[in-house]
Order: sequence, then structure tokens, then C-alpha cells
Amino acid sequence: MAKYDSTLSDCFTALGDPTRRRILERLARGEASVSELAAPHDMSLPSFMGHLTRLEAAGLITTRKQGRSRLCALAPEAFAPATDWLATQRSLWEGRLDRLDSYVTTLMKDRSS
Amino acid sequence: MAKYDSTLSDCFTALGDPTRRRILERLARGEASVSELAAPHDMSLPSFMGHLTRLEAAGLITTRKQGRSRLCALAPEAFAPATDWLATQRSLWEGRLDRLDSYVTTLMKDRSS
DNA sequence: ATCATACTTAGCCATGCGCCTAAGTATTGG
DNA sequence: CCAATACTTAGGCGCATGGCTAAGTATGAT
Repeated sequence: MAKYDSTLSDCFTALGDPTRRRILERLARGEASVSELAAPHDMSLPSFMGHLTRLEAAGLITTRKQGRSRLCALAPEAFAPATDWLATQRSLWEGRLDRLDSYVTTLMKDRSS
Repeated sequence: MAKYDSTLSDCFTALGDPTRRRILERLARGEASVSELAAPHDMSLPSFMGHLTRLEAAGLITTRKQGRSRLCALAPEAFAPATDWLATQRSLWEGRLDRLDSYVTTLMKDRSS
């Protein structure tokens, strides 16, 4: 794994925007066109497209052109790096807790002997 | 849950920077002072402090002043919103897959009858 | 052929981010 | 008391982000 993981950075920063999270939440329920996705967002279309572009650049969605519409779909496997990083981080933390715990246990045993 | 969840946004955008992720990885192994944390990062101290400030603002770390040092510690519970959002998103997606699956199963049953 | 729809491109603006240097404050060791 | 250490504050620079309007292109409907 690279020290500077741009995939991970792009993924997390893409998730850092509420508009983009709402788009992903919507797409979890299935494919949709740009205008369907944009409808509930009080925002100009070009601005909205910017968010889609960033999601696609981060690999979190895929898009394809069908007629004059562009259909967007979730790329759920793209969440794995983020999920994995958080899981690793958590196990590191819990591992540290465990060692602390066993250390305290050792101390207590020593004291009681 | 708020529609515009700034906690979640702050958390994800904080995780979007490789320097900040490395700080968190280091802190998973235990408390450290600012200069200990900064040592492996080829960066001016004010710049580095900016990252710590953002991590603290996002609630991912806590800091306290001890003498002329500032000690930093991980706030592991602060990862929960991010982890939860990802888990929810995943279950939404998998739920959709399940429904698709049972739909296909239904179709196949219909066809075989 | 014409018109409406659905993006798409171009360009502008304000704010924030990530980096820097220089200078200040607060503690501690001698 | 004095100097060194460990931040901290102030201010500046360039670029990216997130928003806009206006105008263009491609496709579908009449």
C-alpha cells in the first residue's frame, strides 16, 4: 500500500460533502439519471454536475450516456478502501486497549502475589 | 438525524488528508506530544498544527496542555458516525441486491411452473 | 424542420485549504 | 536571571472547491 493513497483520500473527501452523500444514498436504491438525481437539490445543474463528476473521479459511481440522458449507478466496491481503513484503525485501537488490559491484569496479579 | 450533518462532514473531510490519517494511525498506538507527532512529517510546525487543529475540531482527537508540551490522544468513539454511515449505506445496497435476488428467484419459479 | 429536453462547456467569483516565514509567548533547565 | 524548548499567533501566497449565469451541443418529440 502506498504511503500517499490518493484513492483513499479522494474517497473520503468525496464523502465529506452532504450533497454527495445524499446522492449516494439515493443511488443505493438504484440507477438514476442526472436530472432525477438533481431534482431534490436546490442548486444549478452545472454545480450539481460538479458533484457527480467528483463522485465519478473518486470511483464511487459509474455513469453512461443513454440517449440524451446520463444514467448514474453506485459502484459499491469502491467503498471498501474507506471501510477497510476504518476497520484497521479500529483494530489498532482495540489491540492497544487489549494490551493495556493485559498489562493491568498482570499488575494486579503481581500485587496479589 | 439531521439532513445536513456537519459532524459527519467534518469527520470525513478530516480523513480525506493523508497527513491527518498518518497522525491518527500514530495516535492509535498511544498519546504523543505535538513535536513527537510532527517529527516524521517534513512540514513546518504551524502547518502541522493546522492539521491537529482540524482533527480536534472534527472531534477525532483530544489535546491537553502539560507544561510547555501539548499532548494529543485519539478519540476513537468519534469514528462511529463515519463507520455507521458506511455500514448503513452498505446495508441499503445489500438490501437492494437481496430484493433483486428474490425477484429473480420469483421469476424463475414462475417460469418453471 | 422545428422545438423542447437534457445535459455540457466556458467563464467568473468568494471562500477555504495547505503550505510558508517571521515573530511572539510560556515553561523549564542551568 | 538567562537561554533553550515547545508551541502559538500573525500574515501572506497559490490553488482547489463550491457556487453562479450564459451560451452551446446532442437527442427526442411533433
